[in-house]
Amino acid sequence: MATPARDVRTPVRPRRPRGLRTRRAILRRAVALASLEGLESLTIGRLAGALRMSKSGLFAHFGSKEELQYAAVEAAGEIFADEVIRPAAGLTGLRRLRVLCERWFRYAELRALPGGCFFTAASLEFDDRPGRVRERIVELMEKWMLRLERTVREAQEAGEVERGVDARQIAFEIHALAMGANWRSRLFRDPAAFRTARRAIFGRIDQIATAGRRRR
Amino acid sequence: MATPARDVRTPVRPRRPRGLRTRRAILRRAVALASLEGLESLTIGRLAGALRMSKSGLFAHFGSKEELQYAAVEAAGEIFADEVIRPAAGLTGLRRLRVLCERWFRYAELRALPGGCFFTAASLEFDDRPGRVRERIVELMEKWMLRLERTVREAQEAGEVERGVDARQIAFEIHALAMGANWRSRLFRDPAAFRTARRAIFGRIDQIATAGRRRR
DNA sequence: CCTACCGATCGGTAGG
DNA sequence: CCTACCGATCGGTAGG
Repeated sequence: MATPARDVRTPVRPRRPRGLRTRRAILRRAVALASLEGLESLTIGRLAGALRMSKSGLFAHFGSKEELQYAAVEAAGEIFADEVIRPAAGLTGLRRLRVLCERWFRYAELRALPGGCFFTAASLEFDDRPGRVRERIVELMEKWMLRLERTVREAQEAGEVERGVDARQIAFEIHALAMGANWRSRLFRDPAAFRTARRAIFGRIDQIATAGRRRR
Repeated sequence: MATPARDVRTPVRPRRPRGLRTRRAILRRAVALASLEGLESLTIGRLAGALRMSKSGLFAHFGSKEELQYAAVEAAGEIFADEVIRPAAGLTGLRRLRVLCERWFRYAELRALPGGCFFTAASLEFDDRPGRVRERIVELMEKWMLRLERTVREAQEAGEVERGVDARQIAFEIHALAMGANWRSRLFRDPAAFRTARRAIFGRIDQIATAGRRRR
């Protein structure tokens, strides 16, 4: 099959295709809105209005509301990876665990999204709604929990964490305390929420560390 | 002003007025549905359908959707009081703290509502929606957090908890770990969630207790 | 990417 | 407590 010859006026390195740029702009706004109002309250009409597009123009990018929600979860996962996972990529052991936690706090403290942690809200909103959106949220949260657990276990194998510690248990505790910070911060508009949660989490990490406490 | 004479056939102890009984039946169903799908997704039409009533018949009890939501929060608060607060009413100190926690777990483990803890879901759903419903959720959650805090402080004054412990900090940690159990249980359908959270919470209480650990 | 439209459902009202 | 209805908005489609 012959491919059609390129028009000479087409730039050699083509700009990102228009459709993709629009799609990304839509999703950025969708994730921000969903962090505030929830994934289900994010209606196509209001999202289109906020972007000054027609409903059908926006709709054409996704084909269904469920696909829009799914794509928003995926986009939120990318933000989470950029803000939390990747900054800890080169590290290991307890240092890595502490950086993951600290980056999570930065991510949740209004720096990334206006409504706080997207997944805290979305996973409680969708925990009883069957479908692809829920399944994708479950996958991403499972990955995050396993990442925490694995990091604790690696620190343990490196001798930084006491032998008897249950890595899965610690992963649960860290995540629960982090979500609790998001909850208290958003519900009570309490700026002390993240300070309290940092104390709890870093205190817990110090407890399980070998060679006494307060080592950093 | 003369009150009209009672009809002789009216029973001496009058049955609960019909309207009130219907209202309670509506709210029981509303709280159950809201625990599953959220307070906002609870529409008047579907709630009426589930109760085999007309929309307007149901609507007449509340006057607006916001009033229905407010009344549902109030009804959920009553369930919470019955299931969690009152069983610990006669107790003090660490015993009281442990019973409050254990009753919370029983309340959240599907015993009271099909969707788990109503307030965990509702407080994250409404944390960014202004209005009376949010304000009432805030009040009830504040009351609960202060109750936990006060209980820790009383245990401290009774010498059951170490002097240096920050009661407010412990209240936060307990509540965060409990919410985490609800989150993990609902999202992953993980029956181990509550066992893990119990370990975390009762372990933490043992840590702050005077006279060594494992005292019960 | 748009205008113009669909049937269904939303919260809420009139009138009984 | 009901039937019958309102305008607005929902997700989605036709056709360009």
